Parts: sequence; structure tokens; C-alpha cells
Amino acid sequence: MQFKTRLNCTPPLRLRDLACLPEVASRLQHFKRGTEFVHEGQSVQKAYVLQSGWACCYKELREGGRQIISFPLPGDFMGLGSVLLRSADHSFAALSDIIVSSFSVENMMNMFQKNPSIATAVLRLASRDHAMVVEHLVDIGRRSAMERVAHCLLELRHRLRLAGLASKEEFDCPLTQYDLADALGLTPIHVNRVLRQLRERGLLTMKAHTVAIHDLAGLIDVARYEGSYVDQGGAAHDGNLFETSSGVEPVPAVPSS
Amino acid sequence: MQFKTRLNCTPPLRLRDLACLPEVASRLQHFKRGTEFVHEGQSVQKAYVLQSGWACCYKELREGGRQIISFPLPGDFMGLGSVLLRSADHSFAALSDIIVSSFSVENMMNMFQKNPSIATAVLRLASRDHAMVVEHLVDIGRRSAMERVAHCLLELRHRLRLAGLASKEEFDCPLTQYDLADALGLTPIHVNRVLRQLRERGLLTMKAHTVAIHDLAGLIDVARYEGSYVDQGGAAHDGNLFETSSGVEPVPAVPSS
DNA sequence: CGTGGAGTTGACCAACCTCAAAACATGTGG
DNA sequence: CCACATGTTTTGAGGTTGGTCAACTCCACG
Repeated sequence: MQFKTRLNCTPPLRLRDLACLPEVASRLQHFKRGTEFVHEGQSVQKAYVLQSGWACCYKELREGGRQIISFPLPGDFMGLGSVLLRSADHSFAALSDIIVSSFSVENMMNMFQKNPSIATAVLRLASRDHAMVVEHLVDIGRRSAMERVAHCLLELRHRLRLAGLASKEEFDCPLTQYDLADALGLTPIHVNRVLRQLRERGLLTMKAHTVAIHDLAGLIDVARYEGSYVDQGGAAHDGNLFETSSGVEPVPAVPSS
Repeated sequence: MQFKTRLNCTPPLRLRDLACLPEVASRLQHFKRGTEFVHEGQSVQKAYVLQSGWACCYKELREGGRQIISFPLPGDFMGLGSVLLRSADHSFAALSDIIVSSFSVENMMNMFQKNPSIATAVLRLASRDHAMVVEHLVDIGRRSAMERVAHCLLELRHRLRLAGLASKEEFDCPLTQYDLADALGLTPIHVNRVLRQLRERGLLTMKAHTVAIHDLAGLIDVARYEGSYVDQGGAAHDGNLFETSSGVEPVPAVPSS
């Protein structure tokens, strides 16, 4: 069975520590585009690992509307935190048809018992999630609409590249302008205007579920982008996503950009 | 030695698991108001627990200015995530004279080895931090200036109450309007105007380092506040801050509000 | 064809920012 | 004890970014 995770890209964790990983993963589940598969507040015993497709993690506001927290991509954990708290602190939905595998709380505990370095690895993963939310916070709190949009798309590109899912100047992207708006604290209308500007400046175009970067340097400049947090604290060359087949030697999926 | 932490308020962790905790804490350190004791990007081997006073956690922008991520209060961990990543992902500064104790990475690892439930407890703590940043994100992304200010002060009150540091209608607060502005993605000037409105509406006054709540219900109403995330996922009565003296039976510090 | 979701555009408006300047504290050295 | 410097709060006038409302287009899908 193919099993994707990002646990193994953290240097101190050795390969055999991972041996116990696939055995605790339950069988794969499929969700259709648009499905909300974790609802905020419901009690959960599972955490998920996204195997393919795009998801989003968000909170709904009582006043209507929502704030998107993050866009999990293949290889990312989802709901790590919720496992330990009694209930999910936010909802998850599929933005495309997706495949996930899941862990139970007990599985996680067992892993920790068997091998404490797994705990360290999981904690490190949680730290990376934390760093990404923080960056998102800075984005919304202190940057202009244009910077936000550019920043967000650059980060997605960066993460997709690490996962081997983006070429140098183009990537597939199922996000609607509504999704972007909900993530960036903007109006869909304004997102549209910003995208037009980016297009007119020859920086990037977003159409038909595809983002095309025309001027990467220029874009990085507008966005004031520095994506070190994506690579887990500067370890750029360890940041790749590997693919393991139940204990078999992992193979690098893509050379680092 | 008195040792404050919030690890012990998580139900599944038993008391004797904590026995190893004070022994790994290095001796207490003092920092003066205004000191930046962790700088973003520097390599760190330590995490801190705030024993007394107020701190803030922030990121500086290259363009000048900063975004405050959180306000650690007594009992809170600081820099949990940075321990696992190679370097600090954000800076910490003292907002008042503070006392902290610190852990090294090795100490943490040792604890995990000795007792994996500590790993679980730490991860749970990290989850709570995560939940709070997420709430902050929603705040900045989707709420008006007035809601933000009210929300922020209510959350601080809530957390201070859990720590036994606030009465029902008043608490001590060293924050300047600049600090608030940096936390909420606003201008100090605008924060001032909002505070005036809140005062004029008879909801709260903030002066001379003291926040006085005049109409709690009204305030909760404008802020749309629901602070369940502060209590670690609905476990309101387990959310208290305990005080332990090296392995001695902990005593509840304050009845829950 | 018709329907509904997504993208696009324009006119208008308000929340919040910028700049500028006082008033008010608080602590320091003379 | 006063004079001064520094940091914090307060207020005003005017400008911009981004929101609101309201169409209309385009396209995928039945």
C-alpha cells in the first residue's frame, strides 16, 4: 500500500521509526468535491492525512461567512490538534475529489509508546502547521490585498513544488475566487480586481483551474515573499515529500527547486 | 521550588507523570519590561514557561512594524514550536517585568522517553495554542475594529480569570494602545477611537494599566465572544491553572468563573 | 436550451489609515 | 522640587483601500 506523509522529512527521525506507520493507518477513504468531512464542534477520534486532491480548513461565523485557515495539500496532516482536544476546533472540506487515510487517537498513542521519536516528529509537524498559520496571520493583519493574493499563490506554488505537483511556471488549482477571498479576509469582488491587476502587470494569470506564473521574481517582489517557514525552519533540502511503500526504502519524489 | 505550568490540567495526564517536570526546569530567569529575550531567526535550544508578568510573541516585518501573534500569560509555554524547528519562528518580548523558567530540547526529549503521556500532554498544549492563533486569525480576517478590540480584551480577561489574576469586573493590563494595534492589525489611532466608543457606550474603560468592565453582557454581545477555545475544547472545569510544589498534590488556584 | 455557479465590471460608500499636533503622564537629573 | 525628556493618549482633517450593491457575461452541465 502506498502511504504518503511528511513525517519522514524531519531529519532526526530514522526510517525504521516509520515502519509502524502504515500499519496503523486505516484504509483509504474518498470524498467528493464539496464534502465537509469534519464539522467544527463534532467530537472526533480521527486525524487525517491527505493523499490526493485539495482540501480546506475553516471556521464558520455565526453571522454567516467563513474564514479559511489553511489549504491542506497532498501529504499534509489534517486535524492533528483536534485529536487531542475533545472536539474538532475547525471544519474540513474537500475542494476537489480527494483521498485520505485516517488515524485514531489510540493509534497515535500507541505509536508514541512504541517510539517516542514519533512524538517528536509529530510535534515538529504541528510546529510547522503553527508557523504557517502565523504567517497567514501576518498576511491578513499587515499586508495589502495585492500582497496577500500574491503571497498566498506563491506559498501554494512553493508547497506544491515540494510535493512534486507543480512545474516551474504553472500549477493546477481548484480554488475559486470565493475560496481565496475567504482565506485572505477579502471580498470575492476585490480578489477579482486584484487578480486583474496582477494579470495586467504581466505577473500571473489564473483561469480555468490553472495558475500560470509569468514573472516569478516580480511576483515575489510584490508579495514580499520569503517562504522559509514552508521548509520547516530553513532545512530547504530536507523539505521534500517522499513516497514510501510500507517499510521499503523511500525515494525522493522531486529534486528541490 | 514553585513551578507553574498548565500541563497538569489535561485530564488524561496523571500526577506522577509530572514528577519529572520540575527537575528538568532550569533555574528561574528575570527579564525587564521591554526586553526581547528571543529573537526571530536565532537558533534556540530552549522553550520557556512564563511564571509571572506579561509577554508578547510577534513577527517583525521588513517594511517596519510588527504583528503580535499572542500575549502569553503566567503559566503559558513560549516557543514550544521553535524547540523542534531549527530556529525561532517568532520573537518574544517582555511587556512587564517577568520571570520565566526554561527547558532545553534534550530535557523535552528525555521526558518523552521517560513517559510518553507527557508527549501527549505537550501536543495537547500545542493544539490549544494553535486554536488560539486560529481564533486570532478569524478575528483579524473577519471582524470589525470594534469587535476585535472587545474580543481581545474579553479573551485576556477570560485567561486571566483562569489563572486567578482577574476579578469579575477588573484586571491589571500593561498593554499600550500600540500593543493592541499591533496585535489586531489596526492603527494605534484607531484603537484609541474604538476604546473611546466602548467607553462612551458604558461597556469598558481602559486607563492607567487597568481594564474595567462595566457591562460584561453587552461587551460579549458586541464582540460576539465565545471563549470555549480558551478552555481547551470545552473542558471548562479542567481549564484551571494549578500550582504544584515539586511533586506535591496540586491545589486548584481559583474556582472557575 | 435553461439553469446555476463562477468570473467580471461599474458606481458609490464607509471603515480605517495617514499626517499633524496637542494634552497628559511618568521618570530623570539638576 | 522643578525642568525637561520621553512615552502614551487624545483629537482633528482629509485621503485610500477595500466593501456593498447591482448588473451582466461566460461556461459547464443537465
